[in-house]
Amino acid sequence: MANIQDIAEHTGLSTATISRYINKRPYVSKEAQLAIELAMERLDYHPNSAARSLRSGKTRRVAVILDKANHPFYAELLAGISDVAWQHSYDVLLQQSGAPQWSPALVLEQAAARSMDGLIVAVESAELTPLLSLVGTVPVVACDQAMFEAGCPQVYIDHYQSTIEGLEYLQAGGARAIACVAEPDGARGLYNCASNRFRRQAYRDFAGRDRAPVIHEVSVNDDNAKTGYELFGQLATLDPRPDAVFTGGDDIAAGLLAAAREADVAVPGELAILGFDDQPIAEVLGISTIRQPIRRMGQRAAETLMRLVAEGIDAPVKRRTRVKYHLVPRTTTRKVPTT
Amino acid sequence: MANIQDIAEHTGLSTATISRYINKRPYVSKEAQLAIELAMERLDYHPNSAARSLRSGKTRRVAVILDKANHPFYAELLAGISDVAWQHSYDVLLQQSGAPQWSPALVLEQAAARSMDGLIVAVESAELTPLLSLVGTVPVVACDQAMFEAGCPQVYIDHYQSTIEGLEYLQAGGARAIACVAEPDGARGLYNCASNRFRRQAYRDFAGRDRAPVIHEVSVNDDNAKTGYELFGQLATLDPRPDAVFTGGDDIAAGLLAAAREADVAVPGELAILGFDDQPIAEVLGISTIRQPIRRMGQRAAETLMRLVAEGIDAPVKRRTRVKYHLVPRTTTRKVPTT
DNA sequence: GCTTGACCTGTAACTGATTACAGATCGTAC
DNA sequence: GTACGATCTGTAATCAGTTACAGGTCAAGC
Repeated sequence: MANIQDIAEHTGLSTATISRYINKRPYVSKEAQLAIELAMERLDYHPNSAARSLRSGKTRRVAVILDKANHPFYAELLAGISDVAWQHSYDVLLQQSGAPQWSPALVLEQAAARSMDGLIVAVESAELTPLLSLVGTVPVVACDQAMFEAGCPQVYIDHYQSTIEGLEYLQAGGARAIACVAEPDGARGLYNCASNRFRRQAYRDFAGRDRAPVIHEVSVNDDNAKTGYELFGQLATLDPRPDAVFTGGDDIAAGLLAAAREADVAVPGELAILGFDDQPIAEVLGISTIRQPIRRMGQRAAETLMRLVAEGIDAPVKRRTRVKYHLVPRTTTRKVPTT
Repeated sequence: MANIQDIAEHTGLSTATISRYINKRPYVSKEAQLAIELAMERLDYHPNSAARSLRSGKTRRVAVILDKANHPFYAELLAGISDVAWQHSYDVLLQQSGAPQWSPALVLEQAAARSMDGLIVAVESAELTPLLSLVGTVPVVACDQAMFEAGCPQVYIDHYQSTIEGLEYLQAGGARAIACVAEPDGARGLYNCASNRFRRQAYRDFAGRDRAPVIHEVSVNDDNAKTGYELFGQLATLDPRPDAVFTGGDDIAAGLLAAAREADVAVPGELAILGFDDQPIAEVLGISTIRQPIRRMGQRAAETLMRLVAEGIDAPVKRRTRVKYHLVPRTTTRKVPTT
């Protein structure tokens, strides 16, 4: 592997001049430029990235921590983040907090070791409290109300309001008992699982309203179509039996819908189903849902992070970027009489 | 930021001893160990990763290039790769070749700059020829028949055989005209889009058989549920009208199924649908499909790469890891009379 | 008493790039 | 003629680790 020294020798110039050329700094003569260009070509020279980051203290790398890359929500978010990072010539380091032995300590270690210039956190199901110590030290941006109280810039939709709106919509459609999907209580930390927490709060506040439908909170362990399919069985055990489900995810909605069809339960007649996210599957199956611009959320988060990285951790970036959601009525919910 | 020098001073030892301790090398006395441990704690010391990789030439990082992180196949593959990389304390650098301005030159640059120790390529829709120069220089593992002719270790299922088997199965179920989804011809390179190429070959060879059903090759631009939904319209334009579809993907199958239902076309009676991958949605919707152990493919690829990285590029690893696929009959294909 | 080897530690060179500083040249202005 | 600034280049320190090598201590073995 050729290094800058080799280029210096080959051209008869010094490493300083080569470096100036590489970094597009002024004061390199035309002849020098040509000679360097030629030598770089000939020796197939490429500046060593470790050496550069050692000297400069910058890595041109950002880490993304998400629950699991194979969940459509996170996959889409990741795609958005990657879009923007790419535009800024930054690399994306991926970590799955859902991995068996993942621990926040790893991230702290990496941050301290300067393996990355910044961090995007989009985690729902892991203990993140240790990461709070990073906020204020390293550029951190959180997605989707993870670490919501931490004070780092946040890109999210309002899960409380969107849930309330979804429930109101189901009620307006005539629902008398709504099953609301939540994640099980567990040994969870203070700052994680925020969207679940906000939703739960919404369930309860909504249940406390005058003439509110019955609200059942139903726990599920995972978040995919199979979960939804299995959820259908649980519904029968609830009293009064739900005539609507707030699934919190399109995959669950899709599974539930399939199970309902198999069981000859009319949707939305006997059972209204409301998804969340508006993934392609929702459109195709005609699932009513609440649309979240996930990819854009990822992009926004990355844009914010890029600013923090470029302008310093105290750059005046938007602390809270609330992204809009939209209720998308389709065929799995009952028509709401227009007033 | 504390550095190794600070620890040396704080403990009265030399940097060499500190380094030995950090790297768990022998010949560090108990007292020294305790002192170092204490000092590291007190000064919140973490070895700088750039300096380490500069000196050692290793980055503990591998790059993954895939079309788009938000496609279920790639997302799952990525999750599998990430699993294994994590176990080996390696980081995963993500690149989406589907990004607007992505180019293989970027990868070459990174490889030359030693930003990573190795590379996993899982790309269907981008020109990869330039990457061939890496094979033999940097550890490279390819997934799913990308760069199939390149000679780097490969983890894949046999798309030719699986396609043939799928078509035979549809034929056995009575299909007389099969629509086969393919990607459009375009300005594509020699080594990419391999699975599509193998499938195409299978379509043609199958069509050439005695008493074969009519085979229509249908081009689609994308690979999601919506694509499948729209595909349904195309079917009517084909003559003879297909009574079976080899979709090549569960998402497409799901969309197609939804469209067929809406149009009151009986599945599988009037139209048999065969998916590919066996994603959760396929199980839930009862879509017959060909199962691919995607996550395991990712894991295998990463394991192979880890060996190449650890043992050197000429390590005797399996060149071709063919992973098994399984036809999973469900409700969208016609029963095959057992002989 | 001497050799041997295990154990422990430090010195200093080295990885590859960046950059502050200084020195050189040249043209222009006064 | 000289003062000035712009342009170009090189020297050497620096970033934060790793490691070859040498040197020291100490106990065991002969």
